[in-house]
Amino acid sequence: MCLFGGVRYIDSPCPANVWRLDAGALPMISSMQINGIRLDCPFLHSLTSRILSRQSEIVSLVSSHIGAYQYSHPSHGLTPFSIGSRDHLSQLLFEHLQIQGHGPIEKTPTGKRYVVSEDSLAPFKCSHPIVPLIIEWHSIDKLRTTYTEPLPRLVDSDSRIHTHFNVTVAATGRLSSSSPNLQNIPIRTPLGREVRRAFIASPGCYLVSGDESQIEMRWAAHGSRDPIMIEVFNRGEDIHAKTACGVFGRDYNDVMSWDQNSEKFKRWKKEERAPSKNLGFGVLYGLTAEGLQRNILTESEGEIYWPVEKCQTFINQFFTMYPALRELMETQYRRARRYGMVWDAFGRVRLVPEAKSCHRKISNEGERKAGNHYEQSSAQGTVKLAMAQMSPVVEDIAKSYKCLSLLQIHDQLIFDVDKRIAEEFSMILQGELEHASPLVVPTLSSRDIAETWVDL
DNA sequence: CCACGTACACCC
DNA sequence: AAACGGGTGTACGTGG
Repeated sequence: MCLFGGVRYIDSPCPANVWRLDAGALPMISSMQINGIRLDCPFLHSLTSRILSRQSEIVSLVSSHIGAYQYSHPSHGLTPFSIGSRDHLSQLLFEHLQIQGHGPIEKTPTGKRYVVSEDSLAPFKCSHPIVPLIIEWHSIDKLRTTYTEPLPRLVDSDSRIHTHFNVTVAATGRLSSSSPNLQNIPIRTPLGREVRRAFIASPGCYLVSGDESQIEMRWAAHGSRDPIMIEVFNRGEDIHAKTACGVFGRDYNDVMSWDQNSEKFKRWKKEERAPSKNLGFGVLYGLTAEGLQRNILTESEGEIYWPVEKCQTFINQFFTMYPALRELMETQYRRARRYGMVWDAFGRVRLVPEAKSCHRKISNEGERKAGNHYEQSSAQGTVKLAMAQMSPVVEDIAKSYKCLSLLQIHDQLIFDVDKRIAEEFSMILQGELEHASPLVVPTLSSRDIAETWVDL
């Protein structure tokens, strides 16, 4: 079976095939770097101002609570308290104020001080009024110093911002983006998401995006030929909902018949589907029972405690449900131990020499890297094929309309397209994403059209 | 002043 | 006993 540019599926290391695959995507990668994406700088400046005034407000609130407290430096004596310093926070909260909460007080791996990350402080939110303020200060400080302040400084004379896509950095063949990194623009929190409002289409254009849906899971289904996974995707069912039903003993069709707006359904989604979704990702990443426990603990802000045994059972049930997936992963572990390498569906090799180590900790690390390579690397292959297919389409449309390739964010492609042709373009894009590399299951993708990135 | 490691936070 | 895959950027602290 031959795909675009002579690329084929091959279950053995094949650098020549990978070379063809990567070469096909390069023209579009190059265009993306040259084109750049238009940035609304005044908007980012206003975000910066909002953040700065809230930060100074928080600093005065905190000072009013801690009075004359000063940080006691190990060698420099008393120094003014700085809210940005983790050392200062550790001493203030856990030594000076000695706050207590319903969670453990952890030390950093080096044992130098207590952990003051947002995750670790969450169980102490109610212990002292300054704790939530400190968490808020740090979260908005991140947005300001990483996004709202630096980005406007990097635009060209057309107000466009150009990233570098590195093609030889990620071991799985993914692209990485730097100077600036446009693959980690915030989306999770409402304020963070606002940063996306600054990425806008050219005049007379829309941003058009195409998104591979569940592409790593579909590759897992393809590579393992797991009958249940294949059935789920063939029927167009929700894989995470299906997992939840299998693990918690419910009937899929029964759950799906519930009113989606009912409290019952929302509770099921939160308590059973969400953990199952985490489980699905986690399993692909070589999840351990302890890792899952930690994940659930932090995600519930210390409210839900699952014993390790329960987590292990939860993981085992996942593999009981999808037995062929376990076999695929064990094949990868075996290859990693035996050959010190694994490969994806296109023959892209990932070296994991540490998997051969006789130290369990080291070899487990190697196996975890190996375990995810097939899915992540093959998924990236799919997107690169779609980029290769789209290149001439973009070139052709660009003869009559404005049409620019902008960004690749792992399973998503973003373009800047004349409004008159955006709808048609998005249909073509969706088609290419869905048919660039056919699997034993359908490869669905979504498409979207909007004025700004936040609305995509 | 610079270089580096650590801790943390953001993304898929 | 046990840190779940792949990335980049920032601030802080230390040491040259």
